[in-house]
Amino acid sequence: MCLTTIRDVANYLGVSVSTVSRYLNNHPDLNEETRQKIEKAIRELDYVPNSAARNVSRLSTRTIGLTIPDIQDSYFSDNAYGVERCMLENGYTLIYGSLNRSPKRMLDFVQYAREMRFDGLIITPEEWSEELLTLLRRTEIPVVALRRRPPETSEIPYVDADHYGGACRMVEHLTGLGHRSICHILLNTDIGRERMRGYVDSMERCGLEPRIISLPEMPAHKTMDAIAYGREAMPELLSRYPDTTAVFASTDPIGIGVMEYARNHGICVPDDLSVSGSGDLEIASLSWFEMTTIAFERYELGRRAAELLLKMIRKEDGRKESILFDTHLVLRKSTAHLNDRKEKEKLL
Amino acid sequence: MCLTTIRDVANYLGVSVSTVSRYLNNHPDLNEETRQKIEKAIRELDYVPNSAARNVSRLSTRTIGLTIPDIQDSYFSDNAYGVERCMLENGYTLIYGSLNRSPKRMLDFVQYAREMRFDGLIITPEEWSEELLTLLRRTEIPVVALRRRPPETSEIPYVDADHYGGACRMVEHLTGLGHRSICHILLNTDIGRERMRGYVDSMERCGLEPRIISLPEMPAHKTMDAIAYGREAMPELLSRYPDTTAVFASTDPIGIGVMEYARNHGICVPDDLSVSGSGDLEIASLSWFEMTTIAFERYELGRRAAELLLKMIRKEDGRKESILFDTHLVLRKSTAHLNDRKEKEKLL
DNA sequence: CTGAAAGCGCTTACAG
DNA sequence: CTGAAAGCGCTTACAG
Repeated sequence: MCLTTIRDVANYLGVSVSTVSRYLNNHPDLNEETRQKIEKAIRELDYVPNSAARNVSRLSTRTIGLTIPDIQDSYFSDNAYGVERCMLENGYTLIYGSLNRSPKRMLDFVQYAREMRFDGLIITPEEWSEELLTLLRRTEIPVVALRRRPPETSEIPYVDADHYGGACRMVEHLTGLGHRSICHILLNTDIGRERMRGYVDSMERCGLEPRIISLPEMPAHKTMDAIAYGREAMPELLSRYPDTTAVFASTDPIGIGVMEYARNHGICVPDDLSVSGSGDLEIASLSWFEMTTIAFERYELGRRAAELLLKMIRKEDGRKESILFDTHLVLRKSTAHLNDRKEKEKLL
Repeated sequence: MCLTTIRDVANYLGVSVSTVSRYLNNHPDLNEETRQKIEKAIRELDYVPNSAARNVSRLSTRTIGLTIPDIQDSYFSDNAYGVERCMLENGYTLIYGSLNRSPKRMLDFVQYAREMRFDGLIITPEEWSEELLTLLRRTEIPVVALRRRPPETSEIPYVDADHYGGACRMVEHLTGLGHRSICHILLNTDIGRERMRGYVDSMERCGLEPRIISLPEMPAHKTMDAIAYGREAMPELLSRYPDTTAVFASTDPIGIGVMEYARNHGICVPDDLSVSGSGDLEIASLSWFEMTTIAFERYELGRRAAELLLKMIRKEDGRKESILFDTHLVLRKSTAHLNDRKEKEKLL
């Protein structure tokens, strides 16, 4: 396993190691003829530069790390793709760290990034523990949070969608359709609570009573869990608020769970019940669901996070401001005007 | 950005660099008292060992690379998780390379792995181009193919599911239900063709005529594309083989596309038409689909690939044999006995 | 445009 | 159990 080194290439050609190194680094001071000789020799000897060795000598590794909340969850993939494209375009290598929702893994990855001397880090911690914040504070590597919002004291900038505003939009949409008994199924995470805030504020602004259902014991991260969560939330929802005419679910899969319950119980969507979600997952667009939802540019979100990080690495202007992405409503068939039948029933 | 080095730690304590290095490498020859002093100093100085520097001095990086066919595709995630768990347990770091179905990216990642001096590589190339094969032949790093089968001449071992056998099982299942007009929708990839072989052989064994539909122009990798592929295949399928009573789709999403077509055209599944897929994706289990499909242990598949690679790295016994995973049938509601009504129609 | 030399931060025999 | 020294494969001023 003793590979060809830069010295072998130099000896082979009778030039100095420095000269070959110049070739490797695209140094302008290099005779065209020499360049070609070296190129040929490298091909002939099948020389592969040793990255580790380069990195000890250089200041930068031109590598950045990106954590993935859960590799089993496709939701994050568009974000990741945006980051990846931007990093590639700028000559950086992207290293993924799979978290699988484990806080310990997050800590490990940050430590790994420090040992590897990554140039930057884009992270998606499930929670902002004291331990993580301390570690991050000690970390000399620029850090950006993606789709997670750090405590304000941390000085870590973030890039996220405006979930609050999105939820407001959804409530406006539903009230615009005439609904007044609108129930929200909460996902108890930072993002979920942000949506809930938007829902509550918006409802109150309309003079409506917020109605929130939550099953704190049930997992709702993975798609199938979330669908089950939505399905299981329905009995409680209907018993506590039997006059509900619209359900705004915190995520699309939860909304699909609601639809599943409806289907199993002869409740017609959207005639009897309007159902909406948030996130605009592919699955929500299937013709079986046609779910109205809240969307934002996931790819762009990732790209902006990457751009922000690059700015920080290059130390361009001091201000590292967080970015909040605007959301928009995706209108589909799962929400509809409060129909007269329902209206009359309520009056009885 | 001048970080603490091993020398700083040594100077701080008045010991030699070698001693600190021994601590870092858990060397047995180290006074317990010294060990504790060093531990304390490292914490106080917040010393983070430089991986790149360690790797130049050592022979091994204890890092292995795993390619991901498409980060937007959740299908592969269970495999990846199996690999990850095994590598973690064995003290290896796993680096993901996202391919996004690009052959160029595959080439780049292998080159990257060589430059980084990874200890091993698990790859999932979309195609085995001459260029890739040549590169791989030159690569000194042990390589295992996961869910892809290299040409036999390449000597690269692989770990894959027995798609051929799985397809046979499915045909047996359908014929067992009385179906004789069974159509297959082909996905034109290595895996898809393997399934088709099983279908064809199995049909012929039963004295039945194989009926294959394929839309070579249409993409069918990503979930939504595959669903559209299945949907679009139906008109041709029904016009060429109007007496079809069962459709065996190459993948679950294609099967869902078939179901979508059926739903839009008043064809009742499974009463009028049995539909089955392959892969056992989560989505196939939703109560809207309840699709009969072929499954295999995806997590285990990844784990076994990792174990095989580890063996190769450790040079345990010479033989590096490929592994073919057994599949099993997942019976759900989308396939049913050929009913009498259909039978009678056929006789007319 | 090119080379000799020092240095990057670590590990690893070799002495003691 | 510990230290001094050589070496890992590269880069980067410094000369010329």
